[in-house]
Amino acid sequence: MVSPAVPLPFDPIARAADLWSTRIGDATAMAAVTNVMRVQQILLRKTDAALSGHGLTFARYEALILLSFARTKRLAMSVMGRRLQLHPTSVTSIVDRLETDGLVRREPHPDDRRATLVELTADGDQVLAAATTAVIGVDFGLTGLTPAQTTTLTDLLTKVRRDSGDFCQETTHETPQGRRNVAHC
Amino acid sequence: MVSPAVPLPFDPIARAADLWSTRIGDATAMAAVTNVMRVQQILLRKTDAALSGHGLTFARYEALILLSFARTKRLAMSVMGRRLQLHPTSVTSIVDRLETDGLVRREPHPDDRRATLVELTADGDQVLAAATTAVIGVDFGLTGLTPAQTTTLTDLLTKVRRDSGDFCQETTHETPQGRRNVAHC
DNA sequence: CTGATCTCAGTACTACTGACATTA
DNA sequence: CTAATGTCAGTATTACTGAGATCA
Repeated sequence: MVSPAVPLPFDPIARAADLWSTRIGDATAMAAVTNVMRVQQILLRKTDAALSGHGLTFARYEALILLSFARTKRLAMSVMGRRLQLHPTSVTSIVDRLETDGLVRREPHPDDRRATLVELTADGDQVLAAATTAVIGVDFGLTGLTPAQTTTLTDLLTKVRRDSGDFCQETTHETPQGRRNVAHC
Repeated sequence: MVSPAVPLPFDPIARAADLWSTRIGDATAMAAVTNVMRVQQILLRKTDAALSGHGLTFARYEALILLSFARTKRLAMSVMGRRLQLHPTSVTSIVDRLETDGLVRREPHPDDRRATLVELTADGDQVLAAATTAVIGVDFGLTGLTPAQTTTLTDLLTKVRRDSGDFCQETTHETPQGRRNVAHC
């Protein structure tokens, strides 16, 4: 068993932050980072539990979602890697597994013979729908926050990602041809 | 290389949330969970980069910190597992590695012959100090937030953990003997 | 030729299952 | 006897390095 029968009677992160601030210094960043690590572990555990019945992990589920959002239900491996922030070899591994399970299909890219397209299959579409129901059923594992607080959480984490270079700023400009989004990298 | 030469010109999570809300439904929880996953990946990458020069991972660093905070610089394996929310076999693995590197030492528990105490060595103490400098130097990888926003982030994530049963509520009661913290599980 | 795309082999790390010996 | 503590063997994932084939 992973979790003890009885949870700790105190917050271990808050206690560590207390000791940190008296012995080392400012514990603000340390406490936030440790919280992110721990909450990610909790959320991954819950989502994987909801998805395991469908033969999926959160990583593979994300890949399926990404494909289902594509207009033609297909994307190049390289695009998937960039969107999901995955290492090229991780994309290969995840697509391998999805293909073995018949949820996606590899096809040669018509224009670029270096590239490989990954296409969602009908089976993949069905499994994805069932998996989505399962994961929504447990609120993606996220409990304890109001919708407003959840949005605040998203905003704060988005700031961290933007400042970490995860993506560029996007600004809307007015041009004679209409609105245009310009990225500042 | 992991990260592309040029970051995406848009926020992939925000775009996925947009598509999700038009095709599936409320994307509030989905967006927050995906953000936690991605930020954790970013923070782990940055902290591990800062720690790798010292032969540590974030998990091993956390274990050393925990030991250094103990009054006698030693804790039972089981206590470490509960505090760090680690699987028993993960504790064994992490302590194995730390012991191989001479940063901790295993010792029999004086009172409970089933248990094993793990003690921080002088070497471990030195490595920990250097590693802490390194990890503080990069702000634990957390950038883009003001101290107040960082605190808000901690508060929100702490709510999630509390509601997920990660730890119990702690309430301070006044008793004839003074204040007493009581846990409600 | 340079650089992008994808795969393969191999390593490191962590989570988890199941089994097992020891001991409270 | 029941339950807790640690360890071991083995499996599954994902991240990453380095090399190499293919092709824009």
